[in-house]
Amino acid sequence: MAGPTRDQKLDTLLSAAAKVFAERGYHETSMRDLARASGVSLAGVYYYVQSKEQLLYLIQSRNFEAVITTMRAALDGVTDPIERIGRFIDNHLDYFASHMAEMKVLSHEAGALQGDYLQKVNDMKREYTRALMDVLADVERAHGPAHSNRRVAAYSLFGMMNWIYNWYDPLGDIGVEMLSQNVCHLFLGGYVGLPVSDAAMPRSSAG
Amino acid sequence: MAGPTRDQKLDTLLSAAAKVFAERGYHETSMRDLARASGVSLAGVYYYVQSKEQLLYLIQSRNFEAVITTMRAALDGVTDPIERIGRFIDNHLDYFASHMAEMKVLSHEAGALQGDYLQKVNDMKREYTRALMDVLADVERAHGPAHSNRRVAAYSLFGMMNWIYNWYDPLGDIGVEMLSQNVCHLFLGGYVGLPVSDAAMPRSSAG
DNA sequence: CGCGCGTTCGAACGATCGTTCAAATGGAAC
DNA sequence: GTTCCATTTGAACGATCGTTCGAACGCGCG
Repeated sequence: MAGPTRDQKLDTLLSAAAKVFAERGYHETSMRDLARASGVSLAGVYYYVQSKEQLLYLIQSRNFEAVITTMRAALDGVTDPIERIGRFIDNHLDYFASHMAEMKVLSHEAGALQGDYLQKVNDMKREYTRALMDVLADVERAHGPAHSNRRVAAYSLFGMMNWIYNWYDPLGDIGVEMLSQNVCHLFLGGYVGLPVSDAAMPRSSAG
Repeated sequence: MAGPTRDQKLDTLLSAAAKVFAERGYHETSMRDLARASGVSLAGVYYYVQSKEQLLYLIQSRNFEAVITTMRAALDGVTDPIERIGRFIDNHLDYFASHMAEMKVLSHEAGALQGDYLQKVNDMKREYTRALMDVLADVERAHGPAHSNRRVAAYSLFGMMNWIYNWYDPLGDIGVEMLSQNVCHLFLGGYVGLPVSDAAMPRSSAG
């Protein structure tokens, strides 16, 4: 019968805020909007949070932390580089699809933080990017030089995965499993899956 | 000796506004910021533009129009589906890299417009997406069923290409040609370029 | 010079923003 | 019943927002 604890109420606030931020955007959303969405008064919000920016920071850092943690667990013990990539993609899309609002806020409001908040989130970003780059290096060690610059490949994969908040509906006719499978195949084997002759590439045919 | 015409001054204003919007974000930027950046008074901005939202709309629609126009020209007369894809990617990244600020505003501030402005930009988005989907259909007709759902593939490609405003520096050590080549190879042939056994995919190995 | 007109400006409008604070509330402990 | 403390609130603060408007400017033309 015990009422919700303080941390639980903060979580509720963060969850409601993530939804509103995802819909309206961080800067378009007022603290009064958040108060209305979470069912407390305007001043009540400030009992749980020091500022609007800290609220955004908590949404971003907590979810990023969770993504990194589950990613490390998903890769733990897996030695095959190709499967490690698959696990990385799978973990990212799984978490994204089941936390759409929070992950849209993390992806789309990256530039809204400043100072220490920004630096801490950027540190996580560096750590996460480094993890992917390391896996890509493993792949190249096992399968020889890749078809693409490693940095371009890494950021292209992040682009594929993070862009989904612009179009993907977890409740639509494309399940998360299918989405993850498709992105894995796309990144690893490409769309056509056949060796692409350099002569067909526009840059070389135009030069 | 003739001074700049009215349209030229509007272009200058739009260009300055795109830079500020790209750096600070649309909603964080005030009309006073734009006035300062374009060297006119606050009221002077309203002589060329009816509202802040129309200013954003003009940036988005003009550049989207340009991308679509150059895309149609780049694909004109090219019959090989693979090369059509290459041209599509090449055109997109070329324009993106040479209009970074404007294209970041187009990609990142998609949800900032409302009403008629939003609808018109969404119409262009539908047209552009349709063009890519048609090319993908051609590819599948020529090379058989693809490795990935067509819609997932299309939006993944858009994700790869539009995400670059988060990391790519046109003046860095990765040239636009290399970027375009890499994205082409990634999308068409994948990162490793080898046939990926389904057993290595996490979804099927975990089930 | 003076008239007209496209252009620019300073000043102000009401609205809304993030944040603060003293006061009110409510239930557990004595 | 009274004290205590965590929680919640209404009201207000100064700042900044997008937008408007009448006046001033600059310059070619009579």
